[in-house]
Amino acid sequence: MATAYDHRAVETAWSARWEEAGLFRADARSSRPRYSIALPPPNVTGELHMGHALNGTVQDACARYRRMRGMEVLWLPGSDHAAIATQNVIERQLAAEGLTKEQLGRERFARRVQAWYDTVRATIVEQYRELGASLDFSRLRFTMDPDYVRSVRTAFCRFWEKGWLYRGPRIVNWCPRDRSAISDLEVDWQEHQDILYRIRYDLEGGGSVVIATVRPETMLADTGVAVHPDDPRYRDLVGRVAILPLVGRRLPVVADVAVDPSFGTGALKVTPGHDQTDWEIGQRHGLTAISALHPDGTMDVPDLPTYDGLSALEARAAVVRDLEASGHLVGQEPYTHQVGHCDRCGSVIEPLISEQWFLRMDEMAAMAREASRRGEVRWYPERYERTYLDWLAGIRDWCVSRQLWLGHRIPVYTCANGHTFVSVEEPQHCPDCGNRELAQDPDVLDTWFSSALWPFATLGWPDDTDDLRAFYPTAMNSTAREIINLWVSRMIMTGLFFLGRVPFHDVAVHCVVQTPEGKRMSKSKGTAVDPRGIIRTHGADALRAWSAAVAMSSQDVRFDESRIEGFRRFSNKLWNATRLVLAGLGEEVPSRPPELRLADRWILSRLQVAIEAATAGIETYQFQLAIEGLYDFCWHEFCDWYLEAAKSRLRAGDPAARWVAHQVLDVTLRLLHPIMPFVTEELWHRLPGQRGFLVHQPWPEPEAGWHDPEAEATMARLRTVVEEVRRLRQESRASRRGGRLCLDEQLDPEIAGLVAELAQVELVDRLEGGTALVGIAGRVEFGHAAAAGEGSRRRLEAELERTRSRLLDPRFLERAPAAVIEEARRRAAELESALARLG
RNA sequence: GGGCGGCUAGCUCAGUGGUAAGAGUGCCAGCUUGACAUGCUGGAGGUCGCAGGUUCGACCCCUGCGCCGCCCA
Repeated sequence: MATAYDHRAVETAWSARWEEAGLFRADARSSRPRYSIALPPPNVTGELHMGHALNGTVQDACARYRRMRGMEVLWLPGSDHAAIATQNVIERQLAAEGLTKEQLGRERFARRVQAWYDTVRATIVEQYRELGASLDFSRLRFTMDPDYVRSVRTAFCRFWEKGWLYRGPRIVNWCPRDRSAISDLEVDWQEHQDILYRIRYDLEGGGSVVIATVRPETMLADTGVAVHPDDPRYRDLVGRVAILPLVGRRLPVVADVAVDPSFGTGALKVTPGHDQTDWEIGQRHGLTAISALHPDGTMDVPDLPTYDGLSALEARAAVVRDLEASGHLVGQEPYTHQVGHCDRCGSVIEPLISEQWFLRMDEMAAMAREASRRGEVRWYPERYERTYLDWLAGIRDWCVSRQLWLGHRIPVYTCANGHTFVSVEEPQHCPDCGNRELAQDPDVLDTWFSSALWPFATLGWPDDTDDLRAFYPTAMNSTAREIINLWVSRMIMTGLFFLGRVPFHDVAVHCVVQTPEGKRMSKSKGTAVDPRGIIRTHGADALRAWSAAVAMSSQDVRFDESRIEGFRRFSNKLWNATRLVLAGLGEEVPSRPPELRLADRWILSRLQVAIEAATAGIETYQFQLAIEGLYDFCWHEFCDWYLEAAKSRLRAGDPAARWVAHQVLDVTLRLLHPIMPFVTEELWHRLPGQRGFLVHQPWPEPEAGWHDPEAEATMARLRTVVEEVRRLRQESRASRRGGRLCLDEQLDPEIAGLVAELAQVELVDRLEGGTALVGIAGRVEFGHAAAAGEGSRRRLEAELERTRSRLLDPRFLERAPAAVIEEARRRAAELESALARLG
C-alpha cells in the first residue's frame, strides 16, 4: 500500500465496479423488507450544485444503511423538466443562434428540449456516480417521458371527473417576460424604493377625495373608489361618484373592510383588473374589471392613444406628468415596499386578470392535514410540520395552467360543436357528437403538478405494476425547506388522493449551503461552488462526510472548505491505520483469543458506544452524531491510543491485538460506509478473507458483553498520567524520549508498562536528586535541570477553591442529588492530595 | 404584520440542567517516532449576543430585548 491515500483512483474504480455489478438495481419481487426513496428530481437546466450533493448524501446514507440492514432498496433517480426555467435556457440558446421559438414551432421546440435533456441527463447521471450515489440508474425517469405524460394526463382527468378543475377569470401573477401566469409560491418579493403619489379625484356634485398609490398608471383601469365603512372622514362619500382624472370614467365610492384607513389617505382607488385585493373588492361591490395591460406588459388602452403601447414605467411617467399638468397630483413622497418578481427570470410581476385553470384544494388539504395528525408523516426536525400545516390551513385553489411551450399540454379538448372534454389518450373524435375537428387547450400544466406525482408516477402509476406494489409508499423524502409547500405538501396530497396512502413516512429537511460570506449561492452571480471541483480536490467521501456533519444540524450553513479538507485527511488517516493493522496481520482472519488485555477491552467497549451513536444518528436523521462520533472514535481513540498501545504487540504477532485490531477496523469500516462509501469499500477489501461488497455486509450490532466501564476508567487514568508526563517533558524542553518516572501510586504492572511505553520513560521505584519534576501522578526526571511551569498548580488551586465553596453551601448539600455531592467531595479530596504532593 | 431559526475559540460549526464547554481549520512551540508531515506531541485562545427570572446549580429551561437570516402574509 502507498503511504498516502489517493481518492481519485479509488473512487473512479469503485464507481465502475458497483455499476458493473448491478449492485443498486432493485428487485421488486424480492422477499426482503422494502425500502425506497424517490430522488427529488433535479431540473434539467444544467449541472448539479451543492444542495444536490448534500441531499444526495443524506439519501444515499439512508439507502446504504438499509441495504446493510438486509432490506431491498430502491433509490430511484430522474429529472424534472422545470418548464419555465428550462424554457428560458432553451430560448437563450436559440437567441444565440439568432432564432426564436416561434420560428421553430412547437413540435421542433419540443424535440429541441428532448435533445437538451439527453445531454443534461448524461451529466447528471455522471455527477451522481461521482458522488457515490447508489441510485438504480436502470429506472431513470424524466417528467416528460411518455409513461410519465400518461400519469400526468390521468391525474388531470381524475381531478376533472371529481369536479375539482375549473376555469375562470382571476387575478394571477403574470410574468410579462415569460408571458405566463406563475403561482404565488413562485413570486420572489424584493424591497423597492418607489414614490407614493397622492392624487385628487373630483366628485360629481362638488368636492373631492384624495387617494394614494405607487402605481398611478393602473388608474387607467380604475372602476371604483373604496373607503373603510367605519372611517368617519369619508362616511359621507359612500354612494357618491368620483370622476377619474385623465379618463373621465365615473367611479362609484364604496365601503369595504379591506381598506386600511391608516394607509395613505385612507381612500383606495379600486383597480380590479390589476390588483388582488381590488379584484376581491370589485367582486363584492359589482365593479367591472378592466385590463389595461397586454400580456407583454405594455399598456392596452386603445381609447387613450397617449398611453397605449407604452411600457408600464413609461406610462407611469406620462400619467404623473399629465396629472401634474391638470392639477390632480397633490403630493408625492418616497416609499419603500415589497414588489413581486418572477423567481425564474426576475421580471416584475404584474397582477393581471386572465382565464386560468384552477384545482380545488380544500378536500385534499384536509386529507393531508389529517394524515399528519395521525402521525403518518413525521418531520425531521419536527418544527417543519408547522410550516406544512399552516400552509394547508390557509390554502387557496391552485392555478395549474401556464402559458408556456414547454410542459404537459392540458388534456382538455373542444370539438367544433363546442363540446368540451378531457382524455388521457390523444382523442380522435368528440365523445359527445363524434366530431373529428378537435382543438386542445393551448396551456400547459404547472411543473409542480407533474412533480407532485413523482413518488408514484415513477413507479408506473396508474398501472398496477410490481414496482408500485413493492415500493410505494416510499420511506423518506429529503429536501430543503423552501420547497416544503411547493412540492412536499403537494406530493402528500396527491399520494393520499390517488393511492390512499402518504407517499413517504419521513420528511427530512436539510440545511441550505450558503457562500462563505453567508449569502445565497447563485450560479448567475458566480458564487456557487461546483461539487465536482470539491470532489476532485478532496474526494467524494470528504464532501459527503462534511455534508453529513452539517445537513441536519442547523437550517443554514456556510460553505467551509477547511472542514472538507479535514475529512480528506480523515480518509488518509483511515488508510494508514489500515496499513498499520494489515502489516501486523497474516493472510488469515484472526481468530478470537482466549484473553484480552486492558487496551483491548477498552477499545472494544468504546466501539460499542460508536456503534450505538452511528446507528441512532442515521435512524433519527442526525447524521452529525454518526459522522462526528465515528471520526472521534477512529482518530482519537482507535488511532491515538489503541493502536499506539497495541503497536508493539501487533508487530510481535500477539493474537489478542491482531484479533481486536482487525475486529475494530472491520466494524468501523462498516459503520462509516453509508457516509463514506469509497474509502471504506477500498480498505475493507484489503482486509483478509473478504468476499462481496461492503454494502451487502451486515450492519454491526452492539454487544452488551463488550461494555467495560472498569477498562474505560482505568484507561482514562492511564491517559491522564501519560499526558502529564508529556506536558512536563515539553515544559522542561527535554528530548522527545528518555527520562525516569517514579509513580506515587502502585499501578498494575500491565498499566505501568503501557505508561512507560506511551510516555517514553523508564519506570523506577525511587527517584532522588534535585532535578526531578513533580506532577500529580508522581515525580519525573529528564536528566537535566529545568523549570517546570506553575500552570498546573494554579489550575488545580482554582478548581479546588470552586469545589470547596460549593461544598460549603448548605443549600447545595441539602438539595443536590447525593451522587453529585459525593462526586464533588471525591474531586476535592483528589485535588487536595495532588496539591499536597506538589508541595 | 405573523411564524421559524441562528448568535459558543480568529474562522466554520458541534454540544450538555451537575461546576474541567468540544471538533475541524488557523495560530505558537517542539518532533525526518518502524502507519500516516494529508502526520505526531505539547500549548495559547471562550464574560457560550444582552438584560432579567426559575433552580442548590443555567451556555442549556422561561420572559424581554438586540442583531443576522429564512418562511408566510
